[in-house]
Amino acid sequence: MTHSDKRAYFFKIDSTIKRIRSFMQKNLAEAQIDLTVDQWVVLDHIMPNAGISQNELGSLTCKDAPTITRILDILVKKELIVRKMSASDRRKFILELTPSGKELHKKAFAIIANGRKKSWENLSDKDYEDLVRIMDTIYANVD
Amino acid sequence: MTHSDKRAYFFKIDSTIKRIRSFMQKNLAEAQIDLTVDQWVVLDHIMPNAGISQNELGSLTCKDAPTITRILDILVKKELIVRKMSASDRRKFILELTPSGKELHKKAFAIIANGRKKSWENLSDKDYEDLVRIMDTIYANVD
DNA sequence: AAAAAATAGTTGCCTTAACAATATTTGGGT
DNA sequence: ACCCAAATATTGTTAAGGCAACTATTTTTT
Repeated sequence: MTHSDKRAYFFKIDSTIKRIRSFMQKNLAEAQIDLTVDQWVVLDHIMPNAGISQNELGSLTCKDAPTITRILDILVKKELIVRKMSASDRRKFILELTPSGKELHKKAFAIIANGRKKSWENLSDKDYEDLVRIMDTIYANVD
Repeated sequence: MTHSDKRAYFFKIDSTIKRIRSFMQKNLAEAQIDLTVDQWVVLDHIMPNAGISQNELGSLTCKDAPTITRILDILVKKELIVRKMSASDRRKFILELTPSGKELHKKAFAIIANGRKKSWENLSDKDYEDLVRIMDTIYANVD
C-alpha cells in the first residue's frame, strides 16, 4: 500500500456513503414512500423511543439541534409525528409518531432492510465486525 | 452479530464520515486556512490535473455538475483558480490554479496529511485493504 | 430572592447535494 | 447544408449540515 493510496480513504468512504444514500433514496421513491433518507433515520429513531426530546434525538442520530428542528418541522407537516408539550419542563417537546407515522415506518422499514441486504452482498460477518471496529477506531481518534 | 447490529451499518459509516469531515475542517480553520473540506477536495483534484474540464473534475471528485459549478464559483472568487476558455470546444472551461491557489494547496496539504495520520492511528495496513475492499464491494452492489 | 449559568429549541447565514430544466455548442447522419 | 442528439455548463428548488446568535425556560449560585 502506497502513501497515495492511503491519501484517499476519506474520499473513498465519502463517495461510498453518497452512493448508498442515493440507492436507498431510489428504493424509497420506487416504493412511493415520500421520505428522504435522513427523514427516515429520524423517524426510525423516534419509533422505539416514544416521548423522546429533540436534544436526545439529536444525540441518537448524530444530528445537531437546528437540523433536528428542521427535519421535525417537515415530519410534522407530513403528519407523521407530533410535538407535545412536556408537563415537567416547558422548554422541551415530547415526540411521538402518529398512527400514519407508524404505518409509514413499517412500510419503509421493509424497503430499507431489503436495500441493506442487497448492498451487503458478497460481504461476510467478519467484514462487518472489521468495518465497525475501523469506524469506531477512527471515530475515537478524531474525538 | 445480531440483525439489529447489522441494521446500523449505513448509520455507522455516515456518522463517522461526518466526524472526520468536522475534524479536518477544524484543523484547516486552526491553521487559518479559509477552505471547506469539499473546496479542498476540488482544489486537490485540480492541482495535478491542470487544464481539466468541469465535467472531468466532477467525475474525479464524485460531484455532479451543479455542485462543481458552485464550488468553482467560490474558488474563483477567492482567486485560487481561473476558468479559461477552451480553444477547441467553446462549451468547456479549462481549469487552472493561480499562484496563490498553488500556495494554499501546499499549506492545506500538510494539514490534511497530518489529520489523516492522526485519524488512522491504531489501524493497520491490513485494515486499510479491508476498508477499501468493503467500500468497493458496497459501491458495486448498489450500482 | 435575585443574579448568573446552563439547557431546549428556533432562526439566520453559508455551504453542499440531488434533481429538474435550460441555453449554448458540438458532432453525426441524412 | 441541415436537423437531431449528445455534451457542457448554468440556474432554480428543496433538503441537510455546521456555526453563531437569539428567546424562553430551568437550575445553580450567591
